[in-house]
Amino acid sequence: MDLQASKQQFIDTWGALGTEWGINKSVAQVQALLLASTNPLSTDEIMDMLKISRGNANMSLRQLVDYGIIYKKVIAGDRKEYFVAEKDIFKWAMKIASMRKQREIDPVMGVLADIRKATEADRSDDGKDFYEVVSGIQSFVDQLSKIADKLIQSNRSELLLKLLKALI
Amino acid sequence: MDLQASKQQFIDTWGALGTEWGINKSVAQVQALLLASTNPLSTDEIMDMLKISRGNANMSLRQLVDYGIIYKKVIAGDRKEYFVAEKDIFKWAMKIASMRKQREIDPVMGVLADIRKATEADRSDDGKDFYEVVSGIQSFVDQLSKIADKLIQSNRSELLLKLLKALI
DNA sequence: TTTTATTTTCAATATATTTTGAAAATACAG
DNA sequence: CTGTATTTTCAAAATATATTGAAAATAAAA
Repeated sequence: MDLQASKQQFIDTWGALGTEWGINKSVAQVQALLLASTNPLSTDEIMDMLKISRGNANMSLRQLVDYGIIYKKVIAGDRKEYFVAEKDIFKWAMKIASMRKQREIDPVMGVLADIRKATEADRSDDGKDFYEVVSGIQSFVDQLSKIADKLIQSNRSELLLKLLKALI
Repeated sequence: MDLQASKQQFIDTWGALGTEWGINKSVAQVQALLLASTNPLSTDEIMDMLKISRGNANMSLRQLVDYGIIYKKVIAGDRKEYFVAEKDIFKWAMKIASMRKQREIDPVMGVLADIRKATEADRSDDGKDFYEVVSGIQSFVDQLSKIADKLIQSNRSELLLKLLKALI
C-alpha cells in the first residue's frame, strides 16, 4: 500500500464513520482529505480529489469552517481560497464535541427540565416512575456535561491521562 | 401539560435526538415509550401508541433486545410477548456505548493501525506528516477507549463523580 | 393433527438526505 | 466602470434509509 492508497483508505474510512454518527459523508471526507494533506488545498483540488461537485465541496467546506476545525488560508498572488485542517486532534475533537452538545444535547436537556417540572406534582405511580426516569437521565447527562466542559476549556490532552489514572 | 403529553414529548424528543446520532427514529421512540411506561407493553400496544407498523415494531424491539437495553417479559396466561426497558441509565448508556465502540470505532482503529504500519517507512515530508496525524488519532482514541472500558466494566455511576472531582 | 394466535421476513413503497450543476451573486483586476 | 475569476445558492435529481403490510414461518391451543 503506497502513501496515496493509504490516504484514500483513510478518507473512505473516515467518511463511513461520519455517516454512522450523523455527520455527512462529504463533510467527513473533506476533513480527512485536509488532515491527510501537508499543503493547503483549493476548492477545485478538493472537488477533483474526492470527485464531488462544486456545490457539495463549497457546502462541506463552509460547515467545517463554521465548526472551527478547518481554516481558510490565503496564498499570495492567488485569487482562489485555500483550506488547511486543524491537525491537533484534541483541539478539533473538543470543538466537534462542544458544538454537538450545544446544538443537540442542550435543547434536549431543556425539554427534560420542562418535563420534570410538569411531572413533579403528579402523585400517581406512573407519574412518580416517569419522574424518576427523567431525573436519572438529567443527572447522568449533567455529570457527563460537566466533565466535557472541563475538558473542552482545558485544551490539554494530558487531562485524558489524568482521568485514566483517576479510574484505577 | 398532563402526564400523557409529557410522555409524548419525551418520546418525540428522544426520537429526534436518536436520528441526529445515527439511531433509527422508531428504535429510539420504542425505547423512550418503554422507559416512560411502568408496566410491560406488547408489540400491539407499542404499534398503537407509536403509530408504527408491525414490521417496524418487531425490528425495533429486536434491535433493542440485542443491545441489551430492553428485556422480554412473560406474562402468565398471555400468549403475547411483553417488553420492559432497563431503567438504570448508567447500565443502558454503557451498553449502547460499548456496542457502538465495538461495531463502529474498533474496526476504524484496525484500519488506522494498518495505515500507520504502511506509512511508517515513508520518509517523504508528506508521509511523515500523515503518519503523525494517524498516530495522533490513534493515541487519542486509545486513551478515550481505556477510560470508556473502565467505566463500562465498573458499572457504577458514582465513578462519574469521581472523574469529575479528579478534574478540579 | 388441525386450527388459531403470534412473530418474523422482506419486497415494495415512502420518506429523508445528499448531491449535482447551472444560474446568480460576489470579488477582484485591469 | 467592464470583464473575468471565484464563490454561493438552491431547485431538481439521485441516492440512501426507513417503513409498511401481507405472506410465510413459528408456536401454542384445541
